Amino acid sequence: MATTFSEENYLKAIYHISQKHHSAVSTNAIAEHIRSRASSVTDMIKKLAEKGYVEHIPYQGVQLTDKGRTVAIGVVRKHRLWEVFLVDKLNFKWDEVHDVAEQLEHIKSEKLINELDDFLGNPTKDPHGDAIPDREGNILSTHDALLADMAQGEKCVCVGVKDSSSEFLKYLDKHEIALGRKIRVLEKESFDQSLRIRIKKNELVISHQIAANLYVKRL
Amino acid sequence: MATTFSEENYLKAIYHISQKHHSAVSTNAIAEHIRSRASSVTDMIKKLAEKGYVEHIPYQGVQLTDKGRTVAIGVVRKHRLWEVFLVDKLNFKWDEVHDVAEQLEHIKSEKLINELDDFLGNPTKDPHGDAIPDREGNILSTHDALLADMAQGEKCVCVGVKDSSSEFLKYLDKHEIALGRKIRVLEKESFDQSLRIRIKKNELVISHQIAANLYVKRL
DNA sequence: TGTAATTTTTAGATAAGACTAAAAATTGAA
DNA sequence: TTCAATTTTTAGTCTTATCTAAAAATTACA
Repeated sequence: MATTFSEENYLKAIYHISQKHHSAVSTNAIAEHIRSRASSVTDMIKKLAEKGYVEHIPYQGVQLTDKGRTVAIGVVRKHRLWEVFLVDKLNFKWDEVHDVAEQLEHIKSEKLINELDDFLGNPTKDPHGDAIPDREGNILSTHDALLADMAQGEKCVCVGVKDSSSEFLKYLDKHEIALGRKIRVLEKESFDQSLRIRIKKNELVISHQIAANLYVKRL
Repeated sequence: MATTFSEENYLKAIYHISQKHHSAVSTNAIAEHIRSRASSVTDMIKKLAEKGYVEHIPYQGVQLTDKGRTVAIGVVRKHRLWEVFLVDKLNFKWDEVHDVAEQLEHIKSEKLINELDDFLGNPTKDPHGDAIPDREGNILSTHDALLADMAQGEKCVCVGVKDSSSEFLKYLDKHEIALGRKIRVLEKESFDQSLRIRIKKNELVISHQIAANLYVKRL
């Protein structure tokens, strides 16, 4: 039973949403995530449940079965490996990869994705700092801290982005905030939670909204 | 007006068939090539004609318009570049690439395919010796000779395969016949057109069917 | 606790792309 | 040139994945 593009997109959406909310995933949440209508989601859920990819309790939400999670993680693995390929080998910027990776993630070939993995040197993070599942589906769930969690005076290094929208990534590029870059929190404004930081010898003021979307590791 | 996978497959089929037969392409020929039914082909032809990709005279066949040919050549370009990628970078054998390339050829991104082209060193031939169109759609139509056309005593070098089925390619591998390899025709059996050849210091007898599917260049 | 708001599901429609079966057009052979 | 064989097209059905509108179930709160 090969999965269709659409089934894979639903399974991936359910996976991502359940990673955030740690409970059964609602029909509406899926519809919003996938930009479709609740009625369409209900139909697809029924189909996925029949095929054994999800368990569904009407009006309660869905959960992935092991079989469903395997498919979802496989798609995530492919998406992120292709992103690495695009950035490392084909000169894409980190804000340009998403749409193409959305297409490439559905290509079906075990050999292809495992050879690609080796070709890229078995990377563990994609260009946005998200963990790449290995070929057994294991994925390191490092619960990173957010820059917004840092106290005044603390030092940290950027390890990932929570929001990987093109707009946010371009903001980061513009201010030369890149993964691997060290940051010191010089001041935390209690009124609006904005931060004055030092990065690359420069001082910069960033809003809470920015700081709450940047994963860091304390140093 | 983005083309669908299915539209692209039809346009590619029409392109390949018209390359062989140099005349309008019949409904049945397309159906056979694409392994579908004539009625399905009629429907799709109607749609492609409405969109301006083909010209169709009922009961006479179809021809690609410039617009249709551009799309078809674009798909062929993508197919062949991905094949090079698979063989050169991901350790695929030349008989393993077809199914995956059939999927990859439909990925939509100008930047992707042109960067891939550069990354691969702008190859002009795919692993089977077929010419790769450049980004303007130009394609060298070198009408190669077939091994079957060689006279006794002639020397030549393998440059391509006419049949790129997995079975034929495996046969060639088994007998160590690869592109770039030099061949001397030692004897031509007039009864069944079979050839005794020398390749890589070894002697080998091959049938006419084999020789008629191997493109060579005279030396 | 009962009604209003929200969420989810059902019902029915649509579009793409495939199919079968049958009709129509063309070709070809006696 | 006429009738049979072949090819192509039409007509109608099916599946997948959407949608809108309406009904049903759940939840929330006054």
